[in-house]
Formats: sequence, C-alpha cells, structure tokens
Amino acid sequence: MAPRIALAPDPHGPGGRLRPLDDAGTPLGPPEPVPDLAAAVAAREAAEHPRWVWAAADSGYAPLLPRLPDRLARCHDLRLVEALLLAHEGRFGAPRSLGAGWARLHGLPVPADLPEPGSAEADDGQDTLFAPDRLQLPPGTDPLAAVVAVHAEQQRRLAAIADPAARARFRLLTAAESAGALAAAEMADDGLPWSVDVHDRLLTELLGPRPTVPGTQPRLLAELAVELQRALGGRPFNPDSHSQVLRAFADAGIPLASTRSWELKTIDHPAARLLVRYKELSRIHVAHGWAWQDAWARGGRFRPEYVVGGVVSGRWASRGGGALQIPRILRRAVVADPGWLLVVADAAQLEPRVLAALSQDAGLARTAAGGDLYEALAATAFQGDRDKAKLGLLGAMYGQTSGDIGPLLAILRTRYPAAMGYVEAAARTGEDGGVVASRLGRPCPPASADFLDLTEAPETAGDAGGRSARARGRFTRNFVIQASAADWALALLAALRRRLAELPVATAADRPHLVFFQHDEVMVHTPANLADAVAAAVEAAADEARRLVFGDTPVRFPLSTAVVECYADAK
DNA sequence: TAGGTGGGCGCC
DNA sequence: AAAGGGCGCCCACCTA
Repeated sequence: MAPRIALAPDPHGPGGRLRPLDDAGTPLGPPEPVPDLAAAVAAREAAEHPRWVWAAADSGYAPLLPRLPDRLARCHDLRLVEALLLAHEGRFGAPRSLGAGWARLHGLPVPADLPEPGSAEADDGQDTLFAPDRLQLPPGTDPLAAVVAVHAEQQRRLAAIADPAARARFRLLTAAESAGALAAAEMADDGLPWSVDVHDRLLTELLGPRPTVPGTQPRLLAELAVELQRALGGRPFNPDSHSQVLRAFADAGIPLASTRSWELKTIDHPAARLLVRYKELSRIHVAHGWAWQDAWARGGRFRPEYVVGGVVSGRWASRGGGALQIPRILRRAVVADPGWLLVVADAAQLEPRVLAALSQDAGLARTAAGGDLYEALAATAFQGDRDKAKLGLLGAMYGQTSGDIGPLLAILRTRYPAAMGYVEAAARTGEDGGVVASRLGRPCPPASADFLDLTEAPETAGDAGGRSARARGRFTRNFVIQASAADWALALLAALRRRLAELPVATAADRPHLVFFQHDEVMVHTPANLADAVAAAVEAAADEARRLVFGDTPVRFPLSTAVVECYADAK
C-alpha cells in the first residue's frame, strides 16, 4: 500500500500544507507547511510515490503540472469518490464538494455544488471569483483539516461495504476514477497533436477558402445553397431552417416528414442529395471549422477539457471543443510531432464482450474468446450472416423492438439464454423502478420524473406509465453494459498510465504520454523508438483491466492497435 | 435581448 | 403495431 499524503494549497501564493495519513485516514503527524507546494510534491513523489489525497484533481493538479518533473502516480479525488459513495448509498446526485462532505460530517447545512465552469449557470456572478477551488467550505474552515476528515470518513464508508468482493471492486473503481482524473488533467495539459495546416487544407478542399469576413459562409457552401434553391424552383430559403426546407420541398411536390438525412437519402431527387451534402459540409464548418480551430487548436495542439464521470455510466464527457465527437474526416489533422508516432488502440466489439463476461454465458463467451465476435456469432447462430448477428446483438443490448429484429432476438434467446437473461433481468429491474449497477459497482440514477415523457399525445395514465417504464427498462438494460464497459476502459487507462510511467526514458520530455481517450479507444503520443514498447504496454494494460474487472473469465478483450504518424491511418 | 427547447447530427 | 442506449454542439424558433 502506498502511503497517503493529504495536501491543500494555500489560498494565495505558491505554498501549501501536507499531512501524511495511514490507510484509514488517521494523521501520522502534524500538518507540514511548505513554502513551495509543487517542489514539495515533486520531492515526496520521487521519494515515496504516495497516494495524494486532495479535494479534486481537476482544480488541484493542473496548476502543479507545469512545475512537476514527473507525473504523479496516484491520487484519491475526494469529489469523485464522494459522488460514487453517495450514489452507492442511494443518495445519487447529492452535493459532492469537499464542503458538502464536511457539512454532512458536522451536521451543518449542505451547500449545493457550484455549477460546472462553462455551463449556462456558471456566469451568474462572483461566486467563482471567491471560490476558484469550488470547495464550498464554510468561511474560516481549514481546508487541510477538511481534506483529512472527509477522506477518513470516505475510507470508513468504503470499509463498511459488507461483501468483500464487492468492496474490493468498488475500491478499484474509486482508484481508477481518481487515476482517470490525473490522466484527464494531463491530457488537457499536453493536448492532442493537431496540424493546423492539414486542417486548413481539408477545410479549403471541402468548403472553399477561409472567408475573409468572419461569419460569412465559405464559397462552396454558399454555392451549394444556391444550387439547392434552384433544384427546388429557385425561390430563396434558408437551408438551415427546418420549416423553410420542409416548405420548399413541399412546394416542389416532395412531401417530407422531417429533414433528417436518413429520410432524405431515401428520396430520389437532386435536391435531396444536395441538401444531404449541404448538411454534411455545414456541420463541419460550424462545429469543426476555422472558428473551432481558433478557439481550440491553436499552436499545434487541440486542448479539450475532459469531464471525468461526466456521463452517468462512467464514461467521460467533454466541455467545449467537442473532443469526443471529432468527425472521422478530420482525423487527418491529428499528426504526430516529427520523430514521434501515435499508438492508437481501440477495443474491438467491447460491449458484447462485456455482456459475455458479465453474464458468464458459456456460449457467448466462446464467441468472445478472440477474433471477430460477430463473425463467430454468425457462424454459430445466423448461418454466417454477420450483419444479422450484429444487428441482433446490438438490439438486445439497446432494447430495440422495432424493425425485423424479433426473429433475431428469438434466436439469441435460444442460443444464449444466460446472456439474454442478464439484459432482460436488468430491463425488468428498471421497469419496476429499481436501480442497477456496473460490474465495479457504479450505480445508475434512480427512477425519477425524468423518465416520464409528458410531451406525448394525450393518452391514459396507464399508457404513459407503461411507456415510461419501458424507457427506463431500456436505460437500465443498456446501463449494465455501457457502465461495465466504462469500468473496463477506466481500468485500462489507469493501468496504461502506470505502465507508460515505468518505461525507461532519458528525460521526462521523451516520455510517451496519453493524448486521447474516447470510451473504448486510447491514443499515446510517443517517440518513434518507443512505439513498440507502448503498443505492448497497451496490450498488457488491456489484459490487466480484464483481470481486475472481470476476474477469471474466458472472454478476451482484443485491441486493434495501430502505430501511425496520422490518426486517419489507424484502421 | 436572453434563455429555453427541439431538430438534427457528430462520436461511442 | 412498435418507441434503440449514452453524450455535446449548433441552429432556428419561441417565449418572456
């Protein structure tokens, strides 16, 4: 067990205080004031690799990063762990700041969490000005004392989980979530290598030259709009307005139910094809065009802000820049530095494999023992029709009932009763208003009014209740899989981060580092001579994650790994 | 004018 | 008969 050290920065200036703790969180000595927190942290990190206990890595780590010679190995993020514990204790969504934990400990009124920076409510005044750390502590409270006390309380609550196996898994989850917070801060600091030149060329090819007047449409987009108007009779209309588009098509004798691309693609008319193209290009322009480049990708690095645990399933969210929605076509712009390479690894067919491991379905586990899972599934149960196999299994995991999927589900139910029973049990729990959890114990939110869809056409209360219950069932059905996949991915990320830190390098500047993480995919930017070692580290981390999360399972989680100069060349 | 909502689509 | 899970972002549009 690594030693633990609580830390709190001074509110002003570079100093702070440290306090060593035992595993239960009991202080092993008095607080130690240090004049230079970054220097003190660096020294203690080198000497003893402690687990740093702090209020929140997102605010605590970023200011230290530029001054640390090496990355921190591990931490305990009180805010993230508090959120996990509260959910586990049936108090999903309760305030999770250090101040909230402190208040609950002392029977004080619990302060609401501050709105996330960048959110709509965040610009409401000066609160954040006086609480940049978002701790929400009562005035006069000693932050280090609060860190020590709330940590001890969290350790007590973790130890109170009765089932030893469940306790071990949940502790793993808190450690992985905390490690993720370190990785997220580091990735924001390093940035994703982004070639502004390549991006410019791509945009110019697709849209025409960058408009000299900001806010005007690039030439090719404007021409496309005119062509579209001409194809519908020549009257001008705004292609971005759904109602105007619907009217223009109707006037030309083409009734549309919506302007969705998939509907347009079924219509054999030049205007439909032009509109689809316009939408594709327009989206790139508005969401990932020159304005985006100016805001997010200056200086050869795209620096998104990741929100660890930002999705209820444990997936990460991002804030600004759309880091997790980079269009495939723009991957051409992600280019390694000269002499460096990108190691891109994504888990192949992660979610069905997770289902196989969760349900311990022997048959499905055999199809997930390696190679192409859908191919194996098709050979076993669908006369070699891979598309059907994939459609059926995805439908089972998402709760799909429409289309021609019924017969496929019936086959799966016969062939893989344990796996289908698993998702159907999760769905029933949800329909009955219950709560499910991931493999490591991350609970889903409780049933609430959110799931009552009151916008539907008038109907009896019973119908609304049934609709809402089924929606809840689809959610819990998918949650067990999506959230357990997130458990695995988080464990992989933590293991990989540790393994990268163990690679021998001459200087810290030569160390391979994570630059991207997207649900089931990781990317490492590495000096070319270490690329093979990095690829091996990713493989090892994936296998470590499998063992940690699922224990003894025949299911394998193969990675598709590519070593490339450019992201677009991976797979 | 600002904020909220819904359509639509990018990613997994 | 049928209503496929999770997000972020931008637009038009409506309302206060």
